Amino acid sequence: MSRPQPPKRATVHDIAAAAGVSRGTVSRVLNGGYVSAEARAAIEAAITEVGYVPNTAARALKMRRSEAVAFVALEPHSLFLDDPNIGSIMLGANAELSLADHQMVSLVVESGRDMERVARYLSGGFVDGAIVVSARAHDPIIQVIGDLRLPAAFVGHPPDLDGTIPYVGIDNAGSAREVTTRLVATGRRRIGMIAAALDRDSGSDRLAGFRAALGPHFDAGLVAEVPHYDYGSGVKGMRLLLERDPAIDGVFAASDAIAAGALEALREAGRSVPSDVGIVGFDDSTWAVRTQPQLSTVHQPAKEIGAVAAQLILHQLRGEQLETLGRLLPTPVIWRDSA
Amino acid sequence: MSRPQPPKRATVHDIAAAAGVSRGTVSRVLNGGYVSAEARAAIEAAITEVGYVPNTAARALKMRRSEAVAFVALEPHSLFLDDPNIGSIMLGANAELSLADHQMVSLVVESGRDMERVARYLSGGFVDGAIVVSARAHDPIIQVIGDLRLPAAFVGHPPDLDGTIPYVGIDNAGSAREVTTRLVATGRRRIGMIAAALDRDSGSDRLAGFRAALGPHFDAGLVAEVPHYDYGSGVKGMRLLLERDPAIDGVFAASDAIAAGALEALREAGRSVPSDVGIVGFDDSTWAVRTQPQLSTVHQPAKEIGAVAAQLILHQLRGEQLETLGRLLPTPVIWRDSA
DNA sequence: TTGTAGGCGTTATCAC
DNA sequence: GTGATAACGCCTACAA
Repeated sequence: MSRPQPPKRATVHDIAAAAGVSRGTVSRVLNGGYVSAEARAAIEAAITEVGYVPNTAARALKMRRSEAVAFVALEPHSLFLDDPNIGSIMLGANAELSLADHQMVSLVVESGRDMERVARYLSGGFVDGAIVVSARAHDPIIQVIGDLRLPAAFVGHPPDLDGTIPYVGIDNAGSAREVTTRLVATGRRRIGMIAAALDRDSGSDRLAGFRAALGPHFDAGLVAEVPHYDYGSGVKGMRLLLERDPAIDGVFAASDAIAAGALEALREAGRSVPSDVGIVGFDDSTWAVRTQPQLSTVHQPAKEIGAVAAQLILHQLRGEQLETLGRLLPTPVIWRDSA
Repeated sequence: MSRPQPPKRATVHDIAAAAGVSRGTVSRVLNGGYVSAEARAAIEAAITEVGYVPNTAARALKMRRSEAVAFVALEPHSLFLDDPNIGSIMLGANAELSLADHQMVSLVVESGRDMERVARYLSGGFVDGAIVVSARAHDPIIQVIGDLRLPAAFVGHPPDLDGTIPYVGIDNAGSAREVTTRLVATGRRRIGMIAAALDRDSGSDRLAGFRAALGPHFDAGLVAEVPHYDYGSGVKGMRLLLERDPAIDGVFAASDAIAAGALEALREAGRSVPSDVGIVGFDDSTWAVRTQPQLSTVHQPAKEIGAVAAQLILHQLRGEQLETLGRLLPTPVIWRDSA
């Protein structure tokens, strides 16, 4: 009971026979090389005749190049739901790879089983490189990529990232500091933070930036830690903060989704924004312009991040030397109405 | 100036040499077959010694099976932003394929260039089947899949879908009719609809269901057509409806995101929900529980849809006969506060 | 139980 | 210009 084979498709061999030439000649018209007009005509006729489609997997085996690049999304469950960045990064990477005629293939890792299978896939010759998104500290993918010696690019840089793998991201600490400083400048006195995903560099760096901005005024009691960058975490985090200090008058939320959740919690508690409490977010995602009031936030150039990650891969594929291992993209502060 | 090759990796040939046996024997310990204990030990030692990783692409060429299934997302630009279904469908499909040890690879099609490249990829032997999501009427992918004879499954069924390709979805017309009927039952008299994506089966079927529910009371003037299932379209659609008939007191929005936008437009216009206007959405997405008031809507089992699509592919791969070409999943109406 | 040999579909290197 | 021929890394009869 063997599994059924797909319908047999015409091969180079077949069209060679049909056109009365050798396989070599067929290969030459397919790729480009010296071939007589009449041979070319006969071959092209045969190609459309039998409906030939090249087996790119066989070519990949021979060429040792698949012209495909993996986009590995780690634990996307919570991300696809609340983080519009992933989608934009993905589309940005795809657009860039598309320009270079490379196929982007997205792989999702949600379990240990997925991780193993993806590792096999990455090492199996199906792809020439991999973009890795949202790795955590000590993520097994780091080891896998390192062992494989596969051209790679990380979006963000987990603290234990092997010092040889290129990455692209933003200056999370710097921009967190900047937006917090701006919040301070509006005259707030008791400023808290809803910090998320502290096991990711983005999460811990944003907290570090917040702390740096406040300097001696930093109060660890006014930091609510939540697991994810999502709305629900924002609601819970804000409730916690209000409980800890009812007099709180400023909040830095680690993401726009969190800020949106915080807004909801503040509404519940009867506080108005920005008059009672000023709040700033992070990402400049669609959330930011849909809340009431609209969010002051940090713009994250998600599409460009994806594009740069793709370029990082393409550079390696071309064997070019990378000027710098890491690239940080600018993140303008967008000031709206919530603070 | 040829492009650099990846580092040469050990092959079956190499470990055969290292272990002092033939390639056949190595292949047998890799896959399972009769092999003596000592040979096995020597080979396994050699494998860990040189760090052998199998070239699955070569295996795919030989076996005519890659154990990979494509997940093709058409025009995902607007979708990833506002449609949480795509993500859930994707994860549902991945979970199911993962159980069968198949690798899901997502491909994004945003341009004609993408379409061509993806078509080559699908026909090139890299995947054994394809799940296609969010195809429009007359979408070129339909032709491509048909010509390829690749095991496939559509999520939704474009009207011109070849009568041989399996699909999975929901009864858009039926559930639209049901939720509209329920809205009518709350005593609304002037009921409009914000209809979206009429070139997709989901869009046109929801409109058809709405129309059927209203019967003779259907008023084409109270249907606002918008392009996408997104928030911005909801805002615009609702403004249009209010302009056409200020006395409107009920609205069926083609998606939760649209309903959320409509809520915003109603707030602008000073109408309160549900007292002045009752509104129902569709999807039961995260939007539904984040709006104020929470949305009455139709639950869409996105994860299950993905799982079924995956099963449809796996069945074909096993050569099993499908009992039915199309499968429709149940969509309970969830009644909350917006109507 | 193990080795040998042929081929999956493609491209590259030679002679002719 | 073109046709053999040899790989790419793997699996699987078949023979030993």
